[in-house]
Amino acid sequence: MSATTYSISELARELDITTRAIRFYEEQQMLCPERRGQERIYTAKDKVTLKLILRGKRIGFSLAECKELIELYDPVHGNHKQLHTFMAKIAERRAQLQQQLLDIEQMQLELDTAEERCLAALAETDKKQTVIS
Amino acid sequence: MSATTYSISELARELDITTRAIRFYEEQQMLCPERRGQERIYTAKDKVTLKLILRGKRIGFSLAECKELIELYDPVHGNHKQLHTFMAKIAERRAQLQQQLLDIEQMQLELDTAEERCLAALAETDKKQTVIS
DNA sequence: CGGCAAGTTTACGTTAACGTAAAGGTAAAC
DNA sequence: GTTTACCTTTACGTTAACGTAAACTTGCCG
Repeated sequence: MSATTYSISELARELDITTRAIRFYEEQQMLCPERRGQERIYTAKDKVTLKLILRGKRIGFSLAECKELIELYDPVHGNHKQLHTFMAKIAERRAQLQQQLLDIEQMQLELDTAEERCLAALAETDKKQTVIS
Repeated sequence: MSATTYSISELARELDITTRAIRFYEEQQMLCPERRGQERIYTAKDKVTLKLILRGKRIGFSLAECKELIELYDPVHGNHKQLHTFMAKIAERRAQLQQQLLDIEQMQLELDTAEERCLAALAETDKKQTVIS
């Protein structure tokens, strides 16, 4: 059962973030790696957590929001009321993601028209070039 | 041709942001409303720009990035090289949006499993409740 | 033994995106 | 004619998410 572990700089390299960031996430209680003396030892689970954080950030979640997501992912330990709170948060997140999907769709459409305008403008300058040459 | 215009607080109410934010966006050169004396007068185009900003923010773009998007949306005035730069930026954005779609998909899956775990835990506590009662 | 590479803590610095007064101008309403 | 409801500018304050520097320990290499 000797699981694979990572040092902080290994994780940093692999996930392309700084060690400072990793320590910061720990400071924010999003991680809690084991220690060998002073040294932090990270497990595969820690890596998953970090990936969750990074993915959350990519879609514009704050670290506080990412932390909530991590808590959702954690083994459920709460009572009845806690669970309902969690479910509500999940529903909230779902709605937010739906909105983001719509927003991204719209953005893509706008990029389409922006690109078209660019292409049209290029065609124009090309025409002039042809006439000149 | 008397177009509909808006005061700053009208826009603020309608878009659910503060007037401070709107002025800030202008300070960042993302807006440039006409004036009647000191007063800012906003047009429909300004409103579109603001909506673009808000949508950008919802999917986690920085204001700087939103500004770029607005410039993409602007009437193309640049030269050949400018246009290619724009096209490159558009491609970049597209890639970013694609990544976000993947991220959101993953998030949704994780919310699924999180919800399942919640439901399972609820079922457990319900069972205990039934036994007790 | 000297030195470097990688780890640690502590602490101040920085940028973005506004919030929050303060101090005042204008115009309609009472 | 003054209160009310807007609008304005100027400017300092705030939070998030790290960056960066200093000062120190630990283990291995030549």
